[in-house]
Amino acid sequence: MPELPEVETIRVSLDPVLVGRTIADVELRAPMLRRPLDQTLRTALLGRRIVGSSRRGKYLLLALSDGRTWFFHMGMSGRLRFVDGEHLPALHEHLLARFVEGGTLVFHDPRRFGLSVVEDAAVSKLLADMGPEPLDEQRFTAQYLCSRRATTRRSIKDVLMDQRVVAGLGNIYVNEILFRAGLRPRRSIKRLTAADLERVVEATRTVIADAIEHRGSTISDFLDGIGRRGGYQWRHCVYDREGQPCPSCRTPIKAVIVGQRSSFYCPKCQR
DNA sequence: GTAAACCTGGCA
DNA sequence: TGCCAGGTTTAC
Repeated sequence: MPELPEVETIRVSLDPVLVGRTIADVELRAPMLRRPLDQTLRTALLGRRIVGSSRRGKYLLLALSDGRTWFFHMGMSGRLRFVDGEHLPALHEHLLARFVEGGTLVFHDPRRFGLSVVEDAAVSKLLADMGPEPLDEQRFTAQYLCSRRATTRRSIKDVLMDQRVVAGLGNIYVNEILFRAGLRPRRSIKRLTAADLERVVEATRTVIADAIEHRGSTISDFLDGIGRRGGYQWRHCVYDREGQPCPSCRTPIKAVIVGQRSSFYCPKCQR
């Protein structure tokens, strides 16, 4: 669910309802996700006002009135939602922040691979080491990808999934990007031409911008910050479509494993 | 590099 | 019953 377009969709939907609200109460219902949900977190949040929102890669960042930052990562199954009025906690709702002005921010995460933490050194380091945003036309370029390929013999899919190379891409979108670029996921980045890399960059921008515009992909359970489904799943060309016809040439889509993850491609359109 | 780990739910 | 899942980290 939560790759860059889904996290951005959550952010855009939450920003207008969260900014300006002050945290009155924090209810923690699990001892930890990827980081402890403890008294330190509660203390950091109580009495703070949310003054802004931003995103870096797959991380959602809420700016607090004391200058610190509240980080969220959705992992595989995390959902962040604002609920108006009274809210009684349900199964897998691990963190609830209630506001002075009313309403509750609810972090729901069945698989508990997510993260919610204030001003964490390890997270700051991850963000500092993160590659450019895919929509940053100055930094994410074919020349940049070319400069990264000298050091590695990895597949183009592995490289695009690496958050240190480019921020926010995951399994769904890398599959879709490589379809648009006409490249098989197992191709070694070393053997790609400058023209190939140009197509990868172009495809990345197109797919990510389009996915944000359609408010992300709802495969099974993604919802935005106010409970709406995304629409980009209807535009997937290859992801999870093994055996179905390629939208371009009707050849059946193939599935292979690359870097431990399911990968899908059209054997005719992608070389 | 690759495998296994974290955890739950859904589906064949 | 067993396998798979949008992610990341840790250990061979």
